[in-house]
Amino acid sequence: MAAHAKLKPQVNNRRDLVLEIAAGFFVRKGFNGTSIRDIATAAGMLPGSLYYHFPSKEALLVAVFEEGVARISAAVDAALAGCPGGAWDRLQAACEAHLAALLEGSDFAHVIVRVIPQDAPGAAEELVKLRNAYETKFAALVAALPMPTDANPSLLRLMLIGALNHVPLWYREGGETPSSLARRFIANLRFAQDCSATRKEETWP
Amino acid sequence: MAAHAKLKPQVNNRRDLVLEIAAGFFVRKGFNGTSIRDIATAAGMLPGSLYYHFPSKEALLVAVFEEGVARISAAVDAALAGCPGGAWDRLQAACEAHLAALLEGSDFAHVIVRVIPQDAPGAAEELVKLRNAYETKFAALVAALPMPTDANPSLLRLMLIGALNHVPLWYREGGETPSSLARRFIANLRFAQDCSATRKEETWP
DNA sequence: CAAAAAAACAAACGATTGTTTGTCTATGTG
DNA sequence: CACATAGACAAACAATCGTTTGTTTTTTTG
Repeated sequence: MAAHAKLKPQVNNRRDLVLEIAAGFFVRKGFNGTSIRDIATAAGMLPGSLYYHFPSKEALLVAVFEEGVARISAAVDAALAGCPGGAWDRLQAACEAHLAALLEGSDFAHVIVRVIPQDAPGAAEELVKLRNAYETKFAALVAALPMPTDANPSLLRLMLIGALNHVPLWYREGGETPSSLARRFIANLRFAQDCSATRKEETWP
Repeated sequence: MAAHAKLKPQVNNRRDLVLEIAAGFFVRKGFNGTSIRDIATAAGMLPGSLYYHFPSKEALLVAVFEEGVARISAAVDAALAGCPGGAWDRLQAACEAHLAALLEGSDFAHVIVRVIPQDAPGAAEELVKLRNAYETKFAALVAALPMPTDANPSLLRLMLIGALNHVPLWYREGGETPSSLARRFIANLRFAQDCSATRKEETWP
């Protein structure tokens, strides 16, 4: 690293603090239930000061979304890196990381599930793009599964993601861990595909 | 019925129109993304006039929720009435009715999935109560399933409801019908439980 | 240390929010 | 007809919204 390589790293700006606080509010009160003043006050600054860091409230949401997608993507990638197993094992590892990020990670990942594009029409297009970029990972993982020929891979993916993203609405700490929940979800689907494949092709080992 | 039995029936008030328009806005813009003026204008009246029918915006949401729960409950009950089949068949029929109500029915049923209690703190308790009253039906249907002893019925229910309620976020008309989707969802879970039970108890017929 | 850039303050802008109040007009009843 | 009630209008209320502007403070840099 050159001597003048301090292009961006620097010590943390207040910008990062604002992002984190905004994520918390967006998760707990929703995008339209959160005001610029809520965020500014919690960050110990005045409403107008936020506009030095972000040109608009929707741009702030996009920035939070980007960070959320980056974090949950990194968590899933890390889990997959140490998982040389079969296709089902890899999908399970991804689901465990996904759920852990949603329930135990920072609020960033949670935002991309709590806030939907319709909540911020001006940013909707970009939010969808970010979300899709992440979910592509799951499409690849599902595509690698051995499945009966009449099954619909993308439907299995949507079903799984729906079940996973619904968890934050009922999850209570102290019960089953996120990983345990993810494993159960996969188990509920895995045997189904195996059995179905068997019935179709009559090749049970 | 006595001669003066006109306690409530009457011809439809404008109240019903307001409820329907509110449901539409709540579904498309969210609760906090919808203003009293949005609803009033669409109903052809002035903002203040809504307060003759409903004491507050949150009370209006509760009324919409009640109608939504009533309608989707009726749809599921009707489907179950003509379904004397096994436990899995009955659960499938309920899911078909649930999904059809969400995707093809009025906006009322959709609201109870789109708006979450956190969006209206003052009404949260009541919204949760209404939602739970409905989901109890599914708990009963799942409890009737033949499942391996180590399986978690309520987890299966939550997984299924999560998958179903996620559909409105990606559903596009012209593809598979709501009923078809529900059947596929159930198929994905059904064989899983069957196979798992078999492995556990070694009693495959 | 001096100049420049970054970051926050202070104060307000117009617009919109949910809601209230008082008045008016239908409609049906005795 | 007289009258009561239902239902909507008209107008405003204080509060809060996202945002802008000009200035001041803090930090970095040459």
